[in-house]
Amino acid sequence: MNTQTVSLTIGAVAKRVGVAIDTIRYYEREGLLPEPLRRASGYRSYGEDAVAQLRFIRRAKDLGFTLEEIRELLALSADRQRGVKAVKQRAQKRLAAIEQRIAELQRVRDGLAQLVASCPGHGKPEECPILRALSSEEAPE
Amino acid sequence: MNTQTVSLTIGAVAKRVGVAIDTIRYYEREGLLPEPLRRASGYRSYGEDAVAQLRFIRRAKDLGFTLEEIRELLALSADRQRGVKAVKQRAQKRLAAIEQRIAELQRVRDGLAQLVASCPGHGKPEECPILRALSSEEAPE
DNA sequence: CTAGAGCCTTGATCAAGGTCCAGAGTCAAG
DNA sequence: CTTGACTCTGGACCTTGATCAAGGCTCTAG
Repeated sequence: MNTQTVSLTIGAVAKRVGVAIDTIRYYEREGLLPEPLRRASGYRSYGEDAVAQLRFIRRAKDLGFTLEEIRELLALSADRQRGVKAVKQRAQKRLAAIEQRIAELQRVRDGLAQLVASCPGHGKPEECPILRALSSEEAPE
Repeated sequence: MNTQTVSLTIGAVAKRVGVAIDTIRYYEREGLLPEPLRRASGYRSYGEDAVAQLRFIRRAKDLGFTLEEIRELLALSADRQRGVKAVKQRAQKRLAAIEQRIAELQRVRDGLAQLVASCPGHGKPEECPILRALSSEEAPE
């Protein structure tokens, strides 16, 4: 419903979604956006569906999907048979990856926090626990 | 104490620290490692201090410092006046950045987890909450 | 001495995700 | 009609952190 009732220039689309014009053309080249209709002048002409798809891409990117994964998601979302199942699986995979990344960062944070806490903030460089930990012989815990 | 008592080839250093030879030369070019002595043949000749500095770099990188930040840390660690104080400050900054990144990722995870939970895993694509959320008009919560 | 492993330099290439530029055509307001 | 903003294409360039290749020395064990 309501497809192509309006015709937006690339600049208008960019402004609506909050993305650079060059980025839209880049996504088109990369196959993330379909080739739009063209006016007689050669200007790209977009409808609301293109705006929605571009939003989809940005949202997914914000969720940490790579452009490659987004390409897949887009293909899946068009597959009426196995689409939903596969989409859910991708999302679960992504979720697991994010959780792993959080866990990693928490380890890093804990290590760094400990160093910061144990450093008095003055004195000789040789006695700074941060510098010592960084160059010590053994891997830090 | 104990400076330059041994002479290691670049390959030996690489093996000890667990880093590629090319990476060592790269760090040298980037000013993260000092230019080493050379044998008559032109071969780079490293002492234990270079090994320690290379370890420093790898540790710092594992803590999420960029090479640029590491360059700074190295400069600071050589500054006997304000070194320790500044090093601690950098570490605190890094810590704050990591914590912010963790918080961001947690928001993302929560959003994604909610979507995954609400998707039945089958049915029409138009009814899949994941796909709907990705292309909806408004920014998702 | 010779083979094979190691090292040298310079410069290209990679991945990801854009960003920018020149030069030319187009659109809309006044 | 003019002016300024917009868009077109093709291709170059950017960042980060490496990695690899080519062609040519050097080192060490046998």
